[in-house]
Formats: sequence, C-alpha cells, structure tokens
Amino acid sequence: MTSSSPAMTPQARAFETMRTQGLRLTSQRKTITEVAFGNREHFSAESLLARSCRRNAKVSRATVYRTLAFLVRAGLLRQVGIGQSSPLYDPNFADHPRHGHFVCVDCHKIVEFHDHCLDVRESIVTKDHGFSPKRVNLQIEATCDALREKGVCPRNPPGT
Amino acid sequence: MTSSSPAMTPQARAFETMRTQGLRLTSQRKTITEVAFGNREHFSAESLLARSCRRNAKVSRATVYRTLAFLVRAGLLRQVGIGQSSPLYDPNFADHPRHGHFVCVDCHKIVEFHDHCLDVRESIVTKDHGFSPKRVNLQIEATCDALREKGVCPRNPPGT
DNA sequence: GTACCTGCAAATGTTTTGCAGTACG
DNA sequence: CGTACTGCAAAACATTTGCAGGTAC
Repeated sequence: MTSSSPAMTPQARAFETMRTQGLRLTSQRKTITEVAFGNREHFSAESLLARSCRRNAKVSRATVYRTLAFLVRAGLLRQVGIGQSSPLYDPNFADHPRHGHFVCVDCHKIVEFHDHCLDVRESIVTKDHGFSPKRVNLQIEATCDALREKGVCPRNPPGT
Repeated sequence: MTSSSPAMTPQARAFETMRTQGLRLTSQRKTITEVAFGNREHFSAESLLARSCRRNAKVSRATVYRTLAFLVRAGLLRQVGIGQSSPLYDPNFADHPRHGHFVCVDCHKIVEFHDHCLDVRESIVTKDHGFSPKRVNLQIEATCDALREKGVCPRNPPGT
C-alpha cells in the first residue's frame, strides 16, 4: 500500500498527494488539512480559517483558500452549493463519493444518505444519453415528517 | 384558468404573480422577465443584464438582481450551481421542475434530462429517512462516449 | 397624488493575487 | 541554500443596499 489507497484516511491521502506532487508539507498545510478532516461536519472557508487559527496562529486566509483549492483538485473534498451565500465543503466526499444530501427545509440541517438503487439508475440514464458518469451531485430539499406530524423534529429537539 | 395554471407560460405566470402580489409591472420587469424566458438556455445574472439592456436601455444591474430574486422566490426560476464562479439560472424549471443536468466534462455543455424511475426512487429514499421531498437537484458530471470512441462529440462537432 | 420602483454609487462579502520575506527539503 | 510557500494588503468580483428622483396605477 504505497500510493493513495482507499484504506488511508483522507488526511493521510492529502499528505501523500502533496509529497507525490513535490509540494512542501508546511505547518500551515498540515493544520488546515487536519482541521478540514477533523470531523464530519460540512464547513465554510471562513470557519476553516477560524478553527485553523485556533490551533496554529500562523495560518492566513490566503493559505486556507489555496489549500482548499488543492484539496478539491485532489478529489479529497467537494464543494456543495447548499444555497448559502458562500459554499460549504464536504469532508466525507473522499470516503463516500456517491452520497447525496438532504437539506431540511424546516431545521436547515444537512443529512447525508446513500442509495445503491439510485446509483444504478443514474448510471443507466447517463449511459442512455451517451455519457459516462464521473461525478454525481444529488441534493434533495425536504420537509421533516416528524415535525409536521408530532410537532417535533428528532434531529432538532425542543429546547435546543 | 385564472391564477397561475401550469398551462400558462412561465413569463405569463411571472406577470400574473406580480399582479397578484400588488407589484407594479414596470417596463424593466417586463423586459427582464421576457429575456429570462426568451429561450431555454441557462444564463448568468450578468448575461441577463446585457441582453436586457440591448432590448431596453433603462435596465440596471440592481433591478436585474432584484427581479431575479423575485422570479426565484416565485418558483419560476432556479439557480443551478454548475461549479462556475457565478451561478446560472434555469428558465425551464417552472415547466419541468424535476429535470436534472448532465454537465459534459469534455465540452462543458449542459444537457437536461428527466427520468421517472429516478423520481420514484428519490421519493422512496427520502421517505425512508423521515423526510418528504420538496425539491430535487441532480447534477451529473460525465464524459462524452462518442468523443472517446470516435473522437468527435455530436453536441460539439469539429470546426465549431 | 403617492407609494412603489429604479438607477446610481457606495457598501458588503468572498475569493484571488502580487510581492517581499520565510522556511522546507 | 535555493526555491516554493506564506502573510499581508490590495485587487478583483459578485451581489446588496441606501437614497434621491421617477413612474405605474
């Protein structure tokens, strides 16, 4: 297992890719990458900067943007346009490239999901149109059933 | 057929909605709406401004943005984040709310498609997660089979 | 006639870039 | 040690907004 195998963490794959491309593993890139993949939450460039600075004072906005661009180019991160003013980044993309997103219209939470039947059908439809699918981006805006029926959203309990 | 029936054109529905909401039908709103729904191509705010100005000199950037926001709010237009710097707007959304987009990685063309099986499966998966789907956004980045096999993309013939 | 709408230009917010200094390998 | 990388601050964009004047109804 030398090069970027799927068994490696996205973080490790990022460092590996930097090494392979002859890019220097600076303390800034290390911090930003660790923070980006430090949890499974989607994040904005600005929040990544804030959290990176908290861990390593020597991180600037410019370097955050430059490192984000690298991670996206490397296929380890994806931008998801969830309709906000600024885009969010999805740290789970490398491990689960085919997952989609529910965006709850009620509580604005983002829930990830994956369905094999959808994958298959998407592939068939794409082929039928003379294409071969490379990357799929599926986002479903939806309302919360529990909230409508019981008045409470299980993902967003009252008193929060 | 009084209020916004599906049989009306999106343009007519836009004017109808303005009237219903007590908004004034100014020459600027008229021009911008007509240009937006004037063909089936996706467009950016900037290109909408340019084309609107060509038809009616008295159209400003601010009014274009304000009118775009209205048309999106009214459900007649949708923003599609096709990865560009600025978002594109989809004039076919009102007539075909469930269609998805192929984005050709080779020629960068956008091709619309619709598949009923996908609709059904999306709905089931959404329900399984405790949601009710309201709006679906599916974007598939793909390569052109004909280009790979024959060296020519039928949507983008050589000499273009 | 008047409230709503528009254009202008400035403000805002986000991302990019040029450059001089810094530090990785 | 040299070259790639960084921080800074300015630039480049995209979009929004306040306000004075214009216009649909």
